[in-house]
Amino acid sequence: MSTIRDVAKSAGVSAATVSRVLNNKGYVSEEKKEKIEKVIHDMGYEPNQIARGLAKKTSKTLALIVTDITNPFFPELAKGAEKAAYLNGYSFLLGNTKGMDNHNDDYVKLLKNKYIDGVIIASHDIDIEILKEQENTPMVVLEMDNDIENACTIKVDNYDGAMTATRHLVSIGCRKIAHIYGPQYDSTAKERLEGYKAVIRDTSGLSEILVPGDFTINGGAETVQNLLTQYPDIDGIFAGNDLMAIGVLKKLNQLKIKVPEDIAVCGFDGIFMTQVTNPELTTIEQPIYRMGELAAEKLIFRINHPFYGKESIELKTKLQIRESTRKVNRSDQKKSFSDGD
Amino acid sequence: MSTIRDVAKSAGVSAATVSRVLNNKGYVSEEKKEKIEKVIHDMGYEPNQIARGLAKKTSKTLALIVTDITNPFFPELAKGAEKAAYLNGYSFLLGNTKGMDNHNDDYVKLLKNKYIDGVIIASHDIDIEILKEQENTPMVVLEMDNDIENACTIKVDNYDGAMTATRHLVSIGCRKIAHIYGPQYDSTAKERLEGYKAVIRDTSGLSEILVPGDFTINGGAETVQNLLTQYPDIDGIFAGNDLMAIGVLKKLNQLKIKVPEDIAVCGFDGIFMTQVTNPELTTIEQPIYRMGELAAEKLIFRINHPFYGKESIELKTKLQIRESTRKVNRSDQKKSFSDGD
DNA sequence: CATAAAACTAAAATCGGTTTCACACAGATA
DNA sequence: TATCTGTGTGAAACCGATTTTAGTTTTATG
Repeated sequence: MSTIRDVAKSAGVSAATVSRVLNNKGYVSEEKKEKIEKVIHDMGYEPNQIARGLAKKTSKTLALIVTDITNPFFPELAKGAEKAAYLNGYSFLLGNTKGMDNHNDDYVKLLKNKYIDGVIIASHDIDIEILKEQENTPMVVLEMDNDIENACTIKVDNYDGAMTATRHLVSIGCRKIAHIYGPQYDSTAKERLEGYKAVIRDTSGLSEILVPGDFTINGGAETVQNLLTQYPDIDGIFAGNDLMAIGVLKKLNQLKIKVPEDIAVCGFDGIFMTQVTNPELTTIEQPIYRMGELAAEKLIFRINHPFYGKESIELKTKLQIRESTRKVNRSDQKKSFSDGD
Repeated sequence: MSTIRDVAKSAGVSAATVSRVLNNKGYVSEEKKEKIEKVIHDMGYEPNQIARGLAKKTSKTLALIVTDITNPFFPELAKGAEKAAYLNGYSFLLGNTKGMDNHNDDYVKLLKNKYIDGVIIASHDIDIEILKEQENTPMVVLEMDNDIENACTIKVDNYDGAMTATRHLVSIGCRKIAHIYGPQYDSTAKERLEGYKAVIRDTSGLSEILVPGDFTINGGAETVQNLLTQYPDIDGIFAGNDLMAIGVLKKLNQLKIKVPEDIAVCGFDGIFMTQVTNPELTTIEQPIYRMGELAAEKLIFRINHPFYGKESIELKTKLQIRESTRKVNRSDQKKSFSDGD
């Protein structure tokens, strides 16, 4: 591998001049510039990024910290972010926090020791206080409420999405709609719960039916039994995320309860798996890929504009109607409700 | 951030001595060692990995190159690799080749420019010739035949797995078993095809029914129509991978053909989604997570033992029997076959 | 006891870039 | 003509570690 000094020697100039050409910065005569570029091309020289990093305190690398890349939400996010990173000349570091016990903050240390230029956080496992200390590390936080200064937050309008989901269930004739809400330390779960509550409150004849869930497939499946025992006449389930909705679907299937005929099911997230279930799952789609892409783009912007300040971006969700909420005659309800929406 | 010279000054020694302590290498008196360690601890000093990298030509980073992290096979692989990397003090770079046009080799350039210590290749999009040129980059190649010197190859016994799958279909009474084979530039697809052929050949009363597929869900779905037109009496489908099997399942479902009653379906890979379909999908499970983990471990071993030479690891698959191949009375077959598996 | 070997240490060189600084020279301005 | 400004350049310092070199002090050996 040739170095900048090799190039300099071969072009009959100093390393400083080559560096100026490389970075397109400072005065260089057109004549020397051309000569140097030719030599660079001929030698196939490429600057060593580590040396450059040491000098500039930069690594042209950004990191994405997720809970668990095997959670189907994250690969799409990661892909969007990786692609945007790559297109802007950045490498893409991935970290999973799940199952790392208390070592998660090691990821944060990396930021300093390896001059990682910025980080996208999509995990609740990273201590928010430690995050706050990283004042001058550009940061983008996904799907989380936070009060971190100098960070960009990207999320969807979960409240609105949840209202849309609930209204949709109402619109296909459901009148006993349960919501399986996610862990309440997660602000998205909270917002979705609030959205559900709002619609129930504002629609006559409905009342809240709530069970807690843990955002996993098994968790979703487990709530079903409870739910049916307490409320045998429910006709719709709005799960706080797709994974739970998938669990619900599986369980209902095992119990020979027909979806959507007996109970309609709606999820939230728009993960790819919702197209694979039988019946296919209606869901509130988040622009996951776009969120990843946007996160990387915003992060890079912040890297180039330090101390840009706080920013919050809220994207729209989209109701994706599929088989699991197909409109069917709901004979029981017909008697007691006359509401035609 | 404090530097090694800060530590040195504070401990009343030279930077060289601190470095010796840091790397546990060379002579250092017990007395000074303790003093230095105390200072390091008190100052919260951590060595700058970029500076270290420049000096040692190392980055304590390894890369995983996959086709597409949103392909459900890869997240589990990535997680296994990331975890093993992390536990050994390595950071984990991810690259997707799909949709990168001809820029894939840029990933390879990174290896040099950023002193990436080693790379795990799980993509056919990287030019094998370029890979071969990277003679002194430790490499682990997954799921691919290759003749790269000084690389470790990890794969499962696809031939055996395919035989197991085919035999399993035979054992539940299938007698017209089709195989949807994957793209033949992919050696795993080839081996699976061979395994299928071997069983067909060795079992009396069976004959080959083959259709090409592209390893995607849609691709799998599309072959079904063809298959049924040409061979309306098939009673079993062995798809070359799970994604195609899922597509097949969807299509059969749309056509109101019952699985497993009318046609049994078996996949290959063991991706998580196979547990979510309805019916759940029988598959040949690969130890995906373990493969990722092993890949990282082997890679790190190679980083520490340069020029270790070629190595091939073949792991076993496991038949995971699920609903899609439940044994049922196959009335048609009963007449024409008396074979009890 | 002389001397070789081992233990220990610091100064300086190095890794491969960037950046500062000093300086030279041209043309513009007064 | 003297001075200022803008252009162009290279030597040297720097980023923060490791490693080599050379030298000193101990310890072991014959």
